Amino acid sequence: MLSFEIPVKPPYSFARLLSRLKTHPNEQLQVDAEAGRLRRALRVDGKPVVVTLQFSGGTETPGLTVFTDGGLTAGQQEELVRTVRHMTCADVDLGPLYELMAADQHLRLLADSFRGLRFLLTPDLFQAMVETIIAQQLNLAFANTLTLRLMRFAGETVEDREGNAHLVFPTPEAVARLEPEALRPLQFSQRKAEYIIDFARAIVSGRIDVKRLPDMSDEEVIGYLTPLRGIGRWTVECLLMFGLGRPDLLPAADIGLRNGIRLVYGLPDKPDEKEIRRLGESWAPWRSYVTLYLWEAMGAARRGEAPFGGRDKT
DNA sequence: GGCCAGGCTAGCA
DNA sequence: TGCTAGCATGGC
Repeated sequence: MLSFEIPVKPPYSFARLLSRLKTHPNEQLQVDAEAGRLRRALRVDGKPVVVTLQFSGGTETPGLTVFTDGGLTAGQQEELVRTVRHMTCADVDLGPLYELMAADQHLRLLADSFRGLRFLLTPDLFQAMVETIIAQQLNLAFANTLTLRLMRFAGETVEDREGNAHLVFPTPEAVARLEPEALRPLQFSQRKAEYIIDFARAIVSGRIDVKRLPDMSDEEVIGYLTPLRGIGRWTVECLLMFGLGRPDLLPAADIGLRNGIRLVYGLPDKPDEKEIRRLGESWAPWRSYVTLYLWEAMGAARRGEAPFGGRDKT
């Protein structure tokens, strides 16, 4: 057993993260809300490892203890620390975000309600991309079902010390070996199956190198990936947000964001892409986080929570 | 039963 | 460059 401490820049709200996970179920995550614990399998240097994150220290002095099984080299341990810090956005200073949100009466309400909420990133960029392709144009519940089916079909499992099995997302190699027809019984559309398998094959063939992405600018990543069939701007924006943790993306075409803005600003109709880009100019360089909070306003409304719990859910 | 989903492509003007 | 039909199926 190996454990180490990670400092987290306050505010970090584990409770808010758990609320979000209620409307964004993730079969890879095992949550113990009472203990403030999160467990999942992830790959370190390609090797599946079960990691437990224990949150502590309260809202204003948050800390994070990471437990994992032994058997990691020093280099792998270092990579694991980096991965967990990145995944939890532990080093992000939200102060400037809240200053910015306080200047807008609608956003101020969200900043107060969701204080300490951060992204929980998907460290496997192949997984982040495939999950996003799956989510194109589908409701989140069904998208989640499809992702789970793909993991069971092509992924693997790893056991923790207590013998519980954890799903690990399939590798590009495993997906590249599939044919689209194999995913049809899982209720993937023909085209969605092709997009996902094509992307996996692009990685395996070396045409796409995801290891290069962290060193690219947002626009460079968009230019690098959107030529691939089935991958549009929205999809890469989501990859940049949920996979790479980039703070200033505005997925202006996103239906959830459009609904969130309508809800929070009390608009009669969903704003179009142009209006959103104009509105979002004042959110730079934190547009990803404002987007997260606007999405979360929708999530809170669906769950019947404040600040929008009592209102029309459309 | 109909409209909506955290879109994208291809075809057309 | 800009518009639109078609995709494909669950959720509500």
